[in-house]
Amino acid sequence: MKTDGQVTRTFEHDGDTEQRILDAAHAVFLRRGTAGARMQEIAKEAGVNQALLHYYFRSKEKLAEAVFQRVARGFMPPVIQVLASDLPLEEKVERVVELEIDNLARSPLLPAYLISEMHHDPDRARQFLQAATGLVPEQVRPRVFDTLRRQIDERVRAGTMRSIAPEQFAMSLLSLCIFPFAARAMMMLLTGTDQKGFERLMARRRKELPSFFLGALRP
Amino acid sequence: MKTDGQVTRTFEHDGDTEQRILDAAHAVFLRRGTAGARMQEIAKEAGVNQALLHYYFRSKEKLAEAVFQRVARGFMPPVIQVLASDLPLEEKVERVVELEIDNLARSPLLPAYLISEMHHDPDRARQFLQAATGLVPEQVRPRVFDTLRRQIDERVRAGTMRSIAPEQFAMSLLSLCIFPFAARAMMMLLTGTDQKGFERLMARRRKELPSFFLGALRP
DNA sequence: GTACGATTTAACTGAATAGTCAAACCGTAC
DNA sequence: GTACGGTTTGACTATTCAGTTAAATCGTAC
Repeated sequence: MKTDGQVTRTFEHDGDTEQRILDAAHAVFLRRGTAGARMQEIAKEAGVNQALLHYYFRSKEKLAEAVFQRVARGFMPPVIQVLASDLPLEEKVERVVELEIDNLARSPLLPAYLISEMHHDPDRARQFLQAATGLVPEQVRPRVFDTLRRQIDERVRAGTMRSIAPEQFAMSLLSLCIFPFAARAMMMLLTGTDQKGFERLMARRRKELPSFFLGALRP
Repeated sequence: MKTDGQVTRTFEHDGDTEQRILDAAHAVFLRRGTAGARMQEIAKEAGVNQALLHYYFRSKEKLAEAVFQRVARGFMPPVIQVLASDLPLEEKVERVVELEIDNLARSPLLPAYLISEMHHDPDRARQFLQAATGLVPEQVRPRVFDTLRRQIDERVRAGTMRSIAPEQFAMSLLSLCIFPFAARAMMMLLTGTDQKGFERLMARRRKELPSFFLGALRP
């Protein structure tokens, strides 16, 4: 049987196999989706026998879950943390935009994968938030929205911001950052850009979005 | 062999079978994705033998394409038309928001399906635009962006709008409308709403988005 | 009512695919 | 070097699934 990390490291043949499998699975699941991915293809990409996949992760389902959790953990926590933090609103917006766009520029397939997964298996949404924050959704919600609401109310009372529900605030901010990557293929075709052109478009967006978004909230 | 619409209508047993199959396929492909859908399930949902699917649509791939085209045709044309029209900018924004949100409120699974499809088969993006508009992307692009650019420039010169690239304009507008539906599962969990609550959230959004978006463009 | 062609079905086929198993391998401990 | 336990493999199995086929059905025209 497989041993834990500590012991495994003792004999380590040529790099951690389990990790190589997970990396390969990550790549394949992201490009094909869970249903479209083949264990064969993952094995080939990892350079191992197909039976090894089952040795390390009992089933395709389990492997898919491991990949999903890993992806979720790498994606959400920073954003949630920033949103729930006590940073001034303006800085929050700026940080979220930069975090998201930098993150997604590095792995542009992520949003479509996540959207697709959570769409086909509604349970994944809960898994996602939980893996991402270590908290159940019921705990995440007040942390994010209560702070936001308080900050927005302050500004509104001071007359420096127009009123907006914190849910709409968060939804719009995330939409503006994530959607262009989720609908990447469409956007590239519509704007007539290639890989490089799309990256330029997103770099520009990273600069302009904060003032666009905050501009919308001026009274 | 199957006959064309004209002749088929002559004997029509209990409602057009081909249509029933297409409806069932539509439903199943949308909830499972193309790779996850099973011909068996579609047949069952249509209340017919599995062989009939192959009788009317040679293969799963052909059936998937038929569904995709049908979905695309019902989704994009109005939006593209509005964007490319000569309506004043403010009205364009309002119309796009209303069109999109009304449309998506009726079929909330659509965005995730389209994103997923175009993600896994890059060819679909081209098919999509083409089916949606009857034009190749090269023809759609100038129609949309040239008009937008002209309108934006006018406002900028008049000092009533801050400058923005038409690509970013369109991208942001679509993001704000579509993303909440694409990431619906996530949004519902994060905001702690059920089906009904989500609908209310979107109804509110429909009202607020135009002024939010236009507000962002004030100088 | 008989014949005909379009439609529909039950039963089948073959390929793809997730998952299993027993044997080979390999590094370490003795 | 021999034994041992974790690791890896090739060959296999069972199942799921798209697609086929031949026969049954059904409405229409004669």
